[in-house]
Amino acid sequence: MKVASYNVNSLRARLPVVLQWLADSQADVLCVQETKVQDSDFPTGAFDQIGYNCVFRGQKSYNGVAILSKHPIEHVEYGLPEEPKDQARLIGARIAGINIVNTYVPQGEAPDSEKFQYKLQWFTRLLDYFRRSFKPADAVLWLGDLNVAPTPIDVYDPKTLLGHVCFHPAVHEALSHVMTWGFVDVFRKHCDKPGEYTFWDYRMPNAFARNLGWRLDHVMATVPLADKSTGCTIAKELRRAERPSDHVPIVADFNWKI
DNA sequence: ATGGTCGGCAACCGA
Repeated sequence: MKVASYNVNSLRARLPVVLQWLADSQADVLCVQETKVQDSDFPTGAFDQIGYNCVFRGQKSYNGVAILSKHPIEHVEYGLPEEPKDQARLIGARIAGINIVNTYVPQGEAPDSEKFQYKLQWFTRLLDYFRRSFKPADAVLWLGDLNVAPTPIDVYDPKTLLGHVCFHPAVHEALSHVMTWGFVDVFRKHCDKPGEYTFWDYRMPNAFARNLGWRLDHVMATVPLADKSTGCTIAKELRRAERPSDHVPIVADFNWKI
């Protein structure tokens, strides 16, 4: 079972890249974020043609999440349960007996902004959602653009970047609380190398060539599922595609019968 | 070296 997460930065702009990558990788499930497309305009036909089911929740211009799957998608849920609703940041479903939660965590703008408080609260609300919905002994996969680089080896310059909204003590604390509920960082189970990133800022000159990046996209699994993971890789080659996203996919393999 | 990112969407906003 191959499961991946990819912040596409507009699904319609990235459609050729996504379709080609699915054909090449034969991923069973792809969770996408920042689809930037309203539900009425979602390109379902393109995925139908290559044998992928899709569920999605989007809005105009910003945010938007979707799950693409070769296998039937069951028990679909949209958004965190309570107010304030932002349904276009979370989509959950069950596929082949695995509970998949795909999130686009708020970026947080600046540490002194309202949006940063909202980001911190979002993690708290997500933890409540996990507590209410599942047990740590269940097969749960939490994937997405979490907008957190968890440790100093996950950013290109930890000294300078400390305090950034994606590399901030309060955010590390917030992520840690959710992880403590029962998640394993599947990438770090398989690789302890520094400098393995999933995001390089468009605005930074030659960021990819200089590897000035961040590891913001994650596959987190509960212990019973993490025990069955056989590998986790970052599809860096997609950053060299024509019209690449600023993010690349992270891909995890599980020894899991479908 | 006097420029230097994308995408959505129609003027700027968000990342």
